[in-house]
Amino acid sequence: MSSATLTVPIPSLVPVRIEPRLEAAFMAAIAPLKTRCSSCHLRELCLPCGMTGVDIQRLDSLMFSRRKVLAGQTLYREGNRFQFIYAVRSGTFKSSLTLADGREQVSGFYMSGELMGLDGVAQGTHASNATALEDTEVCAIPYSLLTEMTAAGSGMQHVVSRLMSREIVREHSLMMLLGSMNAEERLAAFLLNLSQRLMTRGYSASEFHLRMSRAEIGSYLGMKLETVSRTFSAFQQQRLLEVDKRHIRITDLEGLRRAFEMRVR
Amino acid sequence: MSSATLTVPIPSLVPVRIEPRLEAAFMAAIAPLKTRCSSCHLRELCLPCGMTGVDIQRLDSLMFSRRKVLAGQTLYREGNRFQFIYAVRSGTFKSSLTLADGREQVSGFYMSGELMGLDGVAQGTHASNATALEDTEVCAIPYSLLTEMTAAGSGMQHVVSRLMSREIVREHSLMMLLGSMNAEERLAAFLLNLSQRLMTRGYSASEFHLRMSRAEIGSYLGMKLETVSRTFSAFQQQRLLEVDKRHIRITDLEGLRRAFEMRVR
DNA sequence: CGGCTGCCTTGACGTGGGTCAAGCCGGCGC
DNA sequence: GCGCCGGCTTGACCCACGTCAAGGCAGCCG
Repeated sequence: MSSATLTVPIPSLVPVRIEPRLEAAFMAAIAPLKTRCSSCHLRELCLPCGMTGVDIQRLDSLMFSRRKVLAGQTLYREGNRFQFIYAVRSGTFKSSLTLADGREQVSGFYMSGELMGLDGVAQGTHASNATALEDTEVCAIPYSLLTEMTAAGSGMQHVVSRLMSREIVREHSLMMLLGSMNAEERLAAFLLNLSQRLMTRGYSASEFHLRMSRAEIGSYLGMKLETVSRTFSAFQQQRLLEVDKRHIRITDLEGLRRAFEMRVR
Repeated sequence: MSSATLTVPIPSLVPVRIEPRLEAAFMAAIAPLKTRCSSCHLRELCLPCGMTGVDIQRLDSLMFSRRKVLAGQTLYREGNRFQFIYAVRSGTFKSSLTLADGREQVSGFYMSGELMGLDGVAQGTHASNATALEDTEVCAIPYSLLTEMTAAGSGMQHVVSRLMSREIVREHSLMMLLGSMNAEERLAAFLLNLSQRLMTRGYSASEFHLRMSRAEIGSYLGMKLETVSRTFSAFQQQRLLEVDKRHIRITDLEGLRRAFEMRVR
């Protein structure tokens, strides 16, 4: 099988393990795709954010390899051996847990510059699934190298810790949302958060394309897809948004903020 | 304010702040209360869990100081400077976030051997409040010392990372609970989790005393206190529990598991 | 002792959002 | 072209849970 024609679905078919011989060919093939953090356009958002010159150089020397993941394919699954954390270079992922009956619970969305997979440190295996919502590219960062750098006495430790801690804080606020908000507040919070993250990435804060389905939004926000749809319609009637399927235009940002703060006052 | 009459229960009366001069006296007084991890009865549950001999010795050399926190008092609050993480020695804490309107959202309960405060690493300030639900005692672990040990090339890094990762996983599962379960499933999950944790601490898994109010349970589980109360009553009628205020006896563990798995099937 | 306060339980009632079902639209394969 | 399928919207119905209110019980204080 022509793992040379990487482009087509092959590399994405094998998010985690392929035969050693093929892997060697594969690694060779993507060698030119290795990436230097210091010249990456995401350096201000991603892992190197806030790092000093020395440490960045050290990061650079690691030359993380890139990997493409096509829409609908998974980067890792629950139970897979934890080796890498992944920085999103382009595209969008969802992370999810599988309930005992097979349904999925979406636990987060990740976009460029964001790091996925830190939940794997605890057990040595991934505790969630990461699925591409569109064609994507990631940097695979071997966790072992990070810990080595740490041991070597760099400022790395603090960076990784801060990232994990940030993830904890993020989940705190999501719990808050799930615990104490109604449908409109939840969706408003979701849209405002999305808008904010798009803006820091240089995209429009007021007009964007949702990469996820109503069902995925619903799962994430703890509501049914019909309710998500109805709430979009309600916002449109309140002239807060214009909605055309997955295309969103925020026409009244302040109003949306008020909708979010209804309960939070 | 008669902080001079610290009197007998000195350490416990002054959980957080006292005058500097008194503090000096206080520190002297509790010096003998400093703690060696290697001889602590919680060593299998707490920070040193899974650590090797060398690292434990290093931990020992740090001699974390203990602090008592009385029921209702706080160990830290949102915005406080982050210096320590805390290991619970005895008693129970809740952690909570304050919503914009002043209401509180409970985000977790912590018992002996569990670590609190890791959410402070991200910002350098605590992102939540920690409040004692009964008279408690904690070990205060200076985070800076941990990072120093890390830099010195011990296995410490991995331990702390694993702890943080575990916290992320814990919150994942709570989100799942909040996102997709009904009242009975939530309370069943809560009780089973509590029972499990009590058991690993050598207490009865089937009979225990709740340290938190109905309102706190409700806040944590995303339901109103009346619903918590009604659900307790329902469980009692289904002969799964005997409930007398905060005293709980699980009379049908399997039944409770089934209640939990209703939705999860 | 009586009254107050905090916590809990229980009932009556209303409603937000889940459930079920029908129908629309765009993309895709035949 | 047609039929099919997946994603989305909308309506009708209903139920789980929130809301409001009353009352009990234990602990505390004057």
